[in-house]
Amino acid sequence: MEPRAKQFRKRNAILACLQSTHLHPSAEMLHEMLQQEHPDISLATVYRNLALFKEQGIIQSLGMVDGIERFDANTMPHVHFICNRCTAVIDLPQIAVPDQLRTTVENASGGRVSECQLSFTGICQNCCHKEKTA
Amino acid sequence: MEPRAKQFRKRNAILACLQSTHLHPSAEMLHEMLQQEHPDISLATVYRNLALFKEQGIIQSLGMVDGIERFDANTMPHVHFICNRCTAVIDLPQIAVPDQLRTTVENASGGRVSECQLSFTGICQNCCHKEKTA
DNA sequence: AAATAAATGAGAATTATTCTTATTTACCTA
DNA sequence: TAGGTAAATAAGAATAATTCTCATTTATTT
Repeated sequence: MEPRAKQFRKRNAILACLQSTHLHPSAEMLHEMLQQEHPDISLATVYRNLALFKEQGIIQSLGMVDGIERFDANTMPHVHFICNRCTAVIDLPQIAVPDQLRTTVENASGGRVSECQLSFTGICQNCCHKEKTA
Repeated sequence: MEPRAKQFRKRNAILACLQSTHLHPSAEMLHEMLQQEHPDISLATVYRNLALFKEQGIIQSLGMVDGIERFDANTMPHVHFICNRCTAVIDLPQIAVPDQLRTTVENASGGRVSECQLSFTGICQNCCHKEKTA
């Protein structure tokens, strides 16, 4: 079926793991999640392959949250909410970035746009609740 | 005139320096820029006061660009273009983020929004030119 | 089965940022 | 104006996320 299924066993596991979650994990979070199926996986391998995926454009980096890089297997442009309290990163599929903006920006800047990021930071629903009850 | 002018001499110099540039500098870039007027200023002082300003809400962080945090004295919501080649950060005053979006996001997420960042990454005008001539 | 090439593990190296502590500086009061 | 107090700073050590190095393992090809 899959002629080279074994060659990229861990590489594929890393990608699959990132694709299976909505947590927008960091390298270390991914490493922990992978421990179950691959107890011997190295943190360096996670970093190395994330860099590769990023280069290939099959994942995207969301930038740093509290000093740690976070990743997303969804490369379609979409909007994020980032909690300053618990560092959760949450998708906001309801909000869309207008397509035309890309062209507008290229015209305004004179450069070439490859990516667009719209994110809101604040306190998430969970942390708001905790605040009230405390 | 200014009763406590001397108390925050370097602190004020750091803020003034950040306010005087459109380069969205990092802590180290600011430190270099300040060398002329304050040859004895410490890098730690730059970091310390930037953190203070951020807490006070009188400056904003633009997040990491190529692994280094960049700052902006303009706290009004506005859009940035970030060059992946030369790490320049350029304002795009022509583009505006709709005000209503904040409320939309609070409703959609159930949380409290404090900031919003819209940025485009790619290759800036300068680097595009260099590419052609090379 | 041997050769070759790619992928990985382990830990060292790097580096932006933060922390610590002793010192300096400015302000206040008697 | 001198001495006391509190804040700000300088210098360098400490921290920690990420990258790098290299020896080893693993898979594929001939």
